[in-house]
Amino acid sequence: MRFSQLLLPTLKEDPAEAETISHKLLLRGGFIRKLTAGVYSYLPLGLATIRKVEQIVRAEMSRAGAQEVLLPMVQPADLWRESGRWEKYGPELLRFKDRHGRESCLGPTHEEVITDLARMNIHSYRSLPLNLYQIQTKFRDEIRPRFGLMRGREFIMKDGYSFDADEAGADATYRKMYEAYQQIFTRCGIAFRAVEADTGAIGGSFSHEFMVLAATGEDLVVICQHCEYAANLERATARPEKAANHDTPQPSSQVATPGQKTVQEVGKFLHIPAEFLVKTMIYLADGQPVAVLMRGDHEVQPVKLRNLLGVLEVVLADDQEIASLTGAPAGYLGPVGLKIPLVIDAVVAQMVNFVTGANEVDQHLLNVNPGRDFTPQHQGDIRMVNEDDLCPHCGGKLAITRGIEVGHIFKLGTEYSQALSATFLDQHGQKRPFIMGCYGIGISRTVAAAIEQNHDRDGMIFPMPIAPFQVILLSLTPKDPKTRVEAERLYHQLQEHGIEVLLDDRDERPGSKFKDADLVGIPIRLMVGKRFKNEGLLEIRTRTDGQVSAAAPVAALAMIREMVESALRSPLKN
RNA sequence: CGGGGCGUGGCGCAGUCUGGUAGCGCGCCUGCCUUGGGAGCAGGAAGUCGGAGGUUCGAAUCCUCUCGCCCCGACCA
Repeated sequence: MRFSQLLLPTLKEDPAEAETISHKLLLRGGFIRKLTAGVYSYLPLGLATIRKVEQIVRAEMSRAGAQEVLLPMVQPADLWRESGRWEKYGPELLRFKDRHGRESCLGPTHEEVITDLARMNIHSYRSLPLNLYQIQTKFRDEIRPRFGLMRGREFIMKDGYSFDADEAGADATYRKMYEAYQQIFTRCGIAFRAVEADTGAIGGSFSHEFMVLAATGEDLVVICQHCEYAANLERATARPEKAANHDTPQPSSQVATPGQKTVQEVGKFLHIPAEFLVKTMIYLADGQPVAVLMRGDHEVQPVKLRNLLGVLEVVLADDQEIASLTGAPAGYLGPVGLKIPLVIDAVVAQMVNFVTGANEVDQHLLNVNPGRDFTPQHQGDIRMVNEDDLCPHCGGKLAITRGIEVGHIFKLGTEYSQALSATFLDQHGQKRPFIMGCYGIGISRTVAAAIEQNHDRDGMIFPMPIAPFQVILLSLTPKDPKTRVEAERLYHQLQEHGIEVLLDDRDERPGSKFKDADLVGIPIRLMVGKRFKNEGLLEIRTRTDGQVSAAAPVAALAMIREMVESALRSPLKN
């Protein structure tokens, strides 16, 4: 491609609308342009990068045995009613009516459509397993789209769905996908971590998020500094700090704590450390009140609470609701005598003789004990891990870091196949629902994440495998016939060798060409200029480290071929 | 949805408080000149000041409504 003919509107200044690095650079580099909030056009360089990621995904999905399809974006409401998600999905699902008044939606994801496809066409265990994927534009009406390609409303996603006849097969498919994802992100040249997103109840871990570690990430990730353990903060667990307290339960008593409301205030007032206090919080779980007991210095992890209770939504009650449910204001709540269901964190269940509110203004209770003074209805790990906690696997130190979720794999089980009656006949002629899995990759987000991770003051720095071009060839003195002809010759020769090259043939001064070349992050810069005119030498500069080497044309070509090939060589086994 | 901010040539901004001929830098076009890190000179095109209504002799500026965009938040007793 010739720069002079390419739609590549680079900007000298940061656009006012962009805050994060990838957003600024994508706009400045002429990769994308915004149409409206969270909706972008991909210009040639942006699309080239997207395509690179897509091709890696296609190759690895194909190698893992998945087949590509393309599913409809417009979907009928009835299908979503069947799965129950027409009601559950919320305002993120963009709904509309067509000219006949039929209710429809834009697909934010495709479980319903794919399950329908399977139930209509797969009837026998002999057709299983089946693994299908597509690369498609999705629409989710996000509350707050932001950061350019990082969280758009419209975005490009690879989503895959698998159908297996039995659990063992489904687990094997899951493992295959896990490995394919490792391979994909490794090949994209970005540093990532596979993170447990769902452990626990069933035993194994059946959901992983693939996170690009970057300071601008929207998710918090807990990683162990010694072993491979990594988990989303929503799911992360910690090793219990110490053995249960074996003190003998003491008789409970009430104590006046005038004006002392927070854990800190009460602890200070009574000279008792926060870890001997238990705070009581009133939540509405799908509208039903529950009281949640948490150690004073711990915090509730709402997702864990939601899962423990098996509800869709938990919200904190407001002051008025608290008063009417407990008869006491926030700050003086406790489990003793409460009429609403009690949820107790696993840590609190082990505690003896702790302090709680008395459900009376300016009063707290000492030496409260579970079982004796109150009986919890629910018990489980509902606390948020913090940085002082220890790894549940190896006891190493945990760290909390930010990550960008670029992939997510999930074992669905029979949730959708049952809802939609998607069944097959097994060896014994028995009707059984498909065991499903789903596997997503945010293609456009992966590009943003790669930039967040790889950039410097001058612009983007693309890893070779996803760079829009492999080489940018600068014709620095285009008015000089000798260099111009050589630039043309190199341009064609590189192309003949299968190298993706962008020729900057513009009538611009060298400085502008250098700036643009740096900005768009093409890994190798080949320069033909005065040095060629005088000494017959070309210069090669690598974007990563700025190293410059000079060589005669033949040697330069060989060098470039070697650089490109070695950068593309798969770092993993084949 | 709550809070904050911003809409002025393609881009980045000043002008708004205190109403009186719409400005600057970059970019764009023409010519000259220049060519190794976003050159210089000369000339030029380009703006319904987001939109509607109002106040006024007069509105980018004041008032009302409205649309769009950006940021923060949407949990800790």
